[in-house]
Amino acid sequence: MATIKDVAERAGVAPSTVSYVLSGSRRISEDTAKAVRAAIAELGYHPRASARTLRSARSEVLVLAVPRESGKYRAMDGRFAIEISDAARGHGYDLLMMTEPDGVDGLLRIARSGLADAAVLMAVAQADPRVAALHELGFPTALLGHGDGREESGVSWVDLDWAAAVALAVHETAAAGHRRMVFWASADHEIEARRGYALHGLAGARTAAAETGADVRVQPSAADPALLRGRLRAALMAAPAPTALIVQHLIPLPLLLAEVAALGLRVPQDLEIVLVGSLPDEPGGPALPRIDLPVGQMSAAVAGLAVEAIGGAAPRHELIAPRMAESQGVRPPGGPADRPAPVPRMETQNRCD
Amino acid sequence: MATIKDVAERAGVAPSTVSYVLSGSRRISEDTAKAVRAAIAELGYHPRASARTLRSARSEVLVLAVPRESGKYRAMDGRFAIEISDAARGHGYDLLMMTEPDGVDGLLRIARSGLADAAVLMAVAQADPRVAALHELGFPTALLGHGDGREESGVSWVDLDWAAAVALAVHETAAAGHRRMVFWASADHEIEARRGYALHGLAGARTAAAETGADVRVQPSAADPALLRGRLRAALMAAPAPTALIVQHLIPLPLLLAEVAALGLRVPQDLEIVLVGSLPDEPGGPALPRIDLPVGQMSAAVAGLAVEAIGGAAPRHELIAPRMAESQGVRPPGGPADRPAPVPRMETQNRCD
DNA sequence: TCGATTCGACGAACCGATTCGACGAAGCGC
DNA sequence: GCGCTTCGTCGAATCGGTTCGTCGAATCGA
Repeated sequence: MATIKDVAERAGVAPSTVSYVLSGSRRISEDTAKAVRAAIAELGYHPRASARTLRSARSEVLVLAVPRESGKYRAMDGRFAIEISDAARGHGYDLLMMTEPDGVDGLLRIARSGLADAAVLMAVAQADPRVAALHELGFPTALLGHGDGREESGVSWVDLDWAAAVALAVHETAAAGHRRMVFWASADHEIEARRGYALHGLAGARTAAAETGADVRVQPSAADPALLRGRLRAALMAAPAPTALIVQHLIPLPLLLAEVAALGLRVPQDLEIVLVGSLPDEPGGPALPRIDLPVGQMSAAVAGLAVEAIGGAAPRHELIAPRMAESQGVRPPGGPADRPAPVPRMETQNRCD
Repeated sequence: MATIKDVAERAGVAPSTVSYVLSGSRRISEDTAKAVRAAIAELGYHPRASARTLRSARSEVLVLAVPRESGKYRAMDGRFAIEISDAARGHGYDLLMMTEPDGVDGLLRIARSGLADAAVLMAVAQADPRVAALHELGFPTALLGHGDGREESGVSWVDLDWAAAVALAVHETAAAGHRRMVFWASADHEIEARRGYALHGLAGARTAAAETGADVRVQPSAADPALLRGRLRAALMAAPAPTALIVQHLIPLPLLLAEVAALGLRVPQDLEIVLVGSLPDEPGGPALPRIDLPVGQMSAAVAGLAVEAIGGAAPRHELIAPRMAESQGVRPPGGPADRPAPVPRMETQNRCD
């Protein structure tokens, strides 16, 4: 493996000159620069990251804390990881994955070893111990999600406004004429873990219920399919029957849809279903009214905030306003007057693999 | 930030002694070791990764090349990334994500900078340029997937035996009494990119067709939903009508199922559906006969092979034999005699969130 | 023509660990 | 009591870059 010394020798210059040609931090004559570049190309030279990092105290790496709860996997997490990696590269940073179950130890290890310059935390919870630990270390951090906004005032974050998103869904549903609806919230374990999106979603449902005067029954989801099925059945069969189901916990959506079908309920005539926080380009999902999770926007933002934090910028907070996807609005109780729809149609997507 | 020198000073020893206490590569008296450990704890010392790497030429990092085709996103990629990260940590390695669209440049940059000690490549294709480039560099590499097995003889890989998997599906389907079936292969662009799984799946279908004498029509899938729908409709409506559909391209599965329903076909009486491979998190997917993709096993294996390769071990190849999932066998044409099943039941999963 | 300024390149210190050779003290046999 | 080995520790070289101070040569104005 060629070193900067080899390049310098071949080009007939000092190692420092090679370094200056590469970094551009001092003027070097065009002739010399050309010779150096030729030597670099001939030797296939690439600077050793460790040497550069050792001297400059910059690794050009971000570490991403991926949530990992006992074997559970959320499709969103992988998607975010990939998009954040793309965004980080756009800033000249590589992305290291940190998937240790309890992220605190792993993050401290990475932070104190200097392997990364900043951390990006996913699935932030209220009073998240990772935030406190990194803050104590003075380690640049950006959060994907937020808790109650107080303990994170010293740290940058970006989040979909989940409270507003659920509230928007309730308002739109009420505006379409629905008076009784079920809000299918995050799962028990997410609420217990005090994940920001779970708590904010619940708060948004309560606020919007009060504002619209609609009858909104809040029902947490469950990880266990049997339990989930039982709760859903109870919620939908209650009298008077709800005419709309607003779903934040999307992972078991196929199961929800199947159960709705098994109960003999037609969508949307007997029951309208509104999704909150769906991935924007899932091929072949049913064409339901929904509020998309802006994965690309959030990923780009959080990577940018992490890079800013490395530069010592003051913390910033981005709360993204929810928007209804344009493809499909909430349909009134009894379904649209113009066409029967016994089977939900599948929509087209340009991003399906 | 404390350095090894600070620790040495506080403990009243030489820096080298601290290093030996940490690495254990020389005997140090228990008294001295205790003093050093105390100093480390008091100062919150952690060795700088860059200094260690510079000296030892080992970064303890693997780089994972995640396939990235022009904005397309495959749900399984994130799942594999997370599981491989877990497996790598089990060997003491961290995982760096490489998501640049054309992986070759990015991989070479990481490899030559010494940021990682080995590479793991996903979605390997026949004559994959990444394999050749890394091999030329002498960079330790392990592949998830394989091409035709010739050009990769110098590199370790692990793969599900896709040919055997599809063949098994055809055999089981034929054994259940089906004589006419459609094999729904990988999408056009995957076949054009000569991805190993796509080509091997096609080969397995042809072999098994000859072996069983069944009428197996091979139909590649498509990324475009309209195109896909048209092909599916043509394949299912052809005379004589097929009684089974074997699906390798699972990503648009909801769309496939909806189209089958829209054609008025009942599963399994009119059309049995057999799945080859898995989706990342499908709690509540329909209980169809399937051959699972062993994600955990493959991830652990590929991480292990990469670590082995760093140690200079000879390349090894693991071809995993396919197994039918136990939950549900292939049902005969006309459906099971004992019970009608107008709506496919949803199955339970222990891995659902 | 001479002193002041600018330009381009060099040399050496430095970042923080690892690791090898060396060395003093203690333990051993005779 | 003397030489030899063993044990525990130290000091210094080393990995490969970056960066600051310096210095000779060229350029400039008076």
